[in-house]
Amino acid sequence: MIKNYITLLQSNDLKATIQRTSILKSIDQAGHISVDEIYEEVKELHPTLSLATIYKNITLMQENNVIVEVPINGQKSKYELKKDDHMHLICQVCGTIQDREIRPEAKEALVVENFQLNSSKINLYGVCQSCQNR
Amino acid sequence: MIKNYITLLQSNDLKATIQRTSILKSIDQAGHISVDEIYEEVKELHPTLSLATIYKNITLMQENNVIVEVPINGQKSKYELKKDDHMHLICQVCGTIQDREIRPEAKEALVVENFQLNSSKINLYGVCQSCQNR
DNA sequence: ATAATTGCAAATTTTTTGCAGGTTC
DNA sequence: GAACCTGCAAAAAATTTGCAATTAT
Repeated sequence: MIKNYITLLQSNDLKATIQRTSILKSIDQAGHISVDEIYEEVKELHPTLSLATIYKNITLMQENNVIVEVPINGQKSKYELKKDDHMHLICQVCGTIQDREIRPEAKEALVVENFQLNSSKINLYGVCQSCQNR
Repeated sequence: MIKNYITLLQSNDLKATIQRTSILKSIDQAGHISVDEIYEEVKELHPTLSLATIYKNITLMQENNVIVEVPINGQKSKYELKKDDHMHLICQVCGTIQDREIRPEAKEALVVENFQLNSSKINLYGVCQSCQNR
């Protein structure tokens, strides 16, 4: 969990408005969260914050490398703070998403001839531990 | 490229309508294709085929394991025929998607403790060979 | 013959846009 | 003070639904 959303925004050329810090906080706390879920959360504290503002800022923050889209099979995309390379474990029972390091061996084994790789998106779908124990 | 969409449908408990075989053919030929693109293609031959029918069938064919959604950052989802495990090379310049085998070493290196893995979705974003040569 | 499927139009949901007033730096 | 942001309402785009007519098996 990050503390300083103001600095995060400003160091990426975005003005630090209350709306933006609230959205970032919501994303950071949840880990991975959709537009609707952000709206539900954020409107507790800021009832006037509009969905349009969330959409505009989601786009802007992606362009400015503050957040990243996480598209998921069968669901609306979620968003996360930009962070180091990692993969997602997506539980098909409870829907939670966990981050995991991508082991160096995996990165090596994914290298492809004749393709200039920029980023790897790895999502593993299955059943998380707590859902297995039920 | 598959020849027999009728058998494919019937062996998955779906009636073989012209609409469905047309949609499947369009997906198969394109490799990866969005709902809109399917609509554009299919309406050449079947001008009355409606978007509603495409949506209904995309859902149905996913449920019956005939096709698979491919969610992509910053774009509408595409769909592909269900096939053996593979990963996607997504060109950020021209947008094309290529299939590639996932090497066994990569599969091993992706195994995670305490997670019952059902399927791995791997998308590599970068620049394809022909876009590098320009 | 039966149950399922289609196409249309309408409804719903999701996302985008324009602009007046307010805010950040 | 200038440039940028927000919130609203309205528009546009995407997806779903209900139902009468048609089609697959």
